[in-house]
Amino acid sequence: MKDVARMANVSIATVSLVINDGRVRDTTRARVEDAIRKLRYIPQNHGRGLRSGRSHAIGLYVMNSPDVDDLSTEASDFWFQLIRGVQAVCQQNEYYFSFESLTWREPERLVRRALSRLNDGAIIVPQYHRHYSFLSELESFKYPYVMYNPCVPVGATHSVFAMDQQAQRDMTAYLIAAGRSSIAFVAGPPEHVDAQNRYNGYREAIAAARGYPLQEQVFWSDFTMRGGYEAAVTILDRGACAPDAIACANDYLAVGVVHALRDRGVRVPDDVAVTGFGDHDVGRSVIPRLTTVALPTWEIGAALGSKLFAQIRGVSHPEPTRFKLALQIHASA
Amino acid sequence: MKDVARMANVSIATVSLVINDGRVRDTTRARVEDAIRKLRYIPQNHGRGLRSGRSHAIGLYVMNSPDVDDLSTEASDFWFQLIRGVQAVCQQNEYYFSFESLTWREPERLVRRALSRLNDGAIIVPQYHRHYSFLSELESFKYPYVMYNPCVPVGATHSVFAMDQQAQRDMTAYLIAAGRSSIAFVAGPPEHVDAQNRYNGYREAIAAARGYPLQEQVFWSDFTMRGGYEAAVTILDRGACAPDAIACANDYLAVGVVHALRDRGVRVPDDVAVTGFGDHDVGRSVIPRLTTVALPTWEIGAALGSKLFAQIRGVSHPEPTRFKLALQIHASA
DNA sequence: TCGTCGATATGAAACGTTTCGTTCATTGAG
DNA sequence: CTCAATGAACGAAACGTTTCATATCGACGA
Repeated sequence: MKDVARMANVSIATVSLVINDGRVRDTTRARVEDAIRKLRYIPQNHGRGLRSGRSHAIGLYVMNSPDVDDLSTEASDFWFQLIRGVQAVCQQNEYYFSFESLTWREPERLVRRALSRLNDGAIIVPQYHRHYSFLSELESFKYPYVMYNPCVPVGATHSVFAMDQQAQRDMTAYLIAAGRSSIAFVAGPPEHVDAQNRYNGYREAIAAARGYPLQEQVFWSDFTMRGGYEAAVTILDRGACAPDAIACANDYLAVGVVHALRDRGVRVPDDVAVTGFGDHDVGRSVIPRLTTVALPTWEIGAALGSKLFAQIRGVSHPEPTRFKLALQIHASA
Repeated sequence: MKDVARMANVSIATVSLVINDGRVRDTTRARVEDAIRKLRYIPQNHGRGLRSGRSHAIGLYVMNSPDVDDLSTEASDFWFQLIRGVQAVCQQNEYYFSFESLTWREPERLVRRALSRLNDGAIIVPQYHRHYSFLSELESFKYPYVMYNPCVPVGATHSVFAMDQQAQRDMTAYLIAAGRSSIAFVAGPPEHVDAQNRYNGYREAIAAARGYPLQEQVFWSDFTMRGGYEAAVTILDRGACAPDAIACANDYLAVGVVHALRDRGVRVPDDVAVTGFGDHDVGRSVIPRLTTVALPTWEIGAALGSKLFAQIRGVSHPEPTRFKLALQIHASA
């Protein structure tokens, strides 16, 4: 920077003004920009950050399972699209992006990142129902953050919701309307936030179906194909009162279910209808193609990003953003 | 930091020593650590970086298609696992991780990141055959970087290879050995690095099969299910000399092919064998389950990370790391 | 002509660390 | 008792920016 200043015959303060769109005479600006180009000068991140207190970076933090940082490998679709959505917004704002997955045992890592000014704000994706005490810490020093599907009221004013519950209710209602009279539900991990919401949606629909002799049949599983396969085997082996529809809490479970049914000679959807959730690639490759719920993951990421930037800029977005999810009806149900 | 020093009755220099494991008397260290804890002191990233010249962060850069930053949405599996692998190594080394996808038109973005000391090194994943002039720029100021499947000799001493070519050769040879006598190949985008390698593997195997009346039948496509579907339709519509095997450059193509064949009443694998590449979830959900090549994506990411850290630390790893890829034989071939 | 104002440019003081060279105290050998 | 050597702590100078208060200059109205 000193070199640039010397070459352009100005002070370093002026160089700084040129870089940051300050008020500079056109001829001077041209001279400085010339020098910058000639010397291939690029501002040093750390000097800038030290002085201005801003890092021009945000982080996406996944609060993972309580013990291990495992981020179910069968959810690449979701995570990657989410990342891409956030990234797109970062690019627009000339912000830098980073991604980290944390165990619930170490939320202080997030606090450390914040306190060390590694980034100017955080997008937090909680995965399991746990205590959120670290949030109040963040708030205590006014750190900008945004949450996806938060399961606590805290910070709810800066959050983005996908309406999983309503979508699963709609899907179940759709099965009922299609004449299915015994609908089982293969649920995700019990403490998982989204799994909870979808389960609640299923329950609501069953409860609301007055006049039908429906009852809940819930099988807790783990969001994997293998889990779905095993759940379906369990359901079939029960013998009595076999369901004529199986709703699943995500697409992977549903694909596993379809395979199990096929292996047992049960026809889909003639004997049993199957539905998934998420509209991931995996459901598009199964035959019959999976009826599912479209999750606009990229858009969710973008919404999270925009909301965070608004907050960083001091503009408040009081209302939480809600995404209504649409059913994707295909051959499997 | 000043506060910590005051509370512990030492100079800030001593506090710094404590933080960086310098030589400090045990009693002093204890006093300082106490103060740090009491004041909840956390070192400021920018101050540290400014003085030391290190950012304690690395970046993963994907050099994308020439025009748009589209990162084929049907490759989440690959990208996300790669990211996770790199991340794991970063965590071990207490380094921060970030991910960015660049258009080929803007490699200077990567150079900017490097020059601005935003991170201490880069993992570069080239996707298309293009000029690599920016690499020499990086080298000119000794910036540590590592490449995955580089398609130029430059910097080859710091690279990780997946042996795509050999794997596709093996797979094709396997089909020949299984008695298939007319083997078509659905290739990926013509300029795509991995697509090239796999195509070359196919060619080699065909050429090496002396004594068999084999000839190349190549159909260029785009790595998507839809592309695979359309390629298969083209192949079937050609009428004469229908192949009895279709090898595909990735799993998505293969799934598309399987669907097209099924729609036309062609049996897999009885009439036509189908193989994929990558061992992604999508191939596990199709029936019959896809014969494919396992790509140890997580491990590749980890290898890239380790290699980069070695370089950052000044330890040189002269030999490129090579991953041999194993065939996963299943029902589809 | 004088005083004021606006537009530009500048000097210097931060920002929070690390690190180099130095000081001070303690110990052990001669 | 002296001197050298070792270990522990310190003071101060960087690192590369931004920003605030100030200085310069020309133009303009009174």
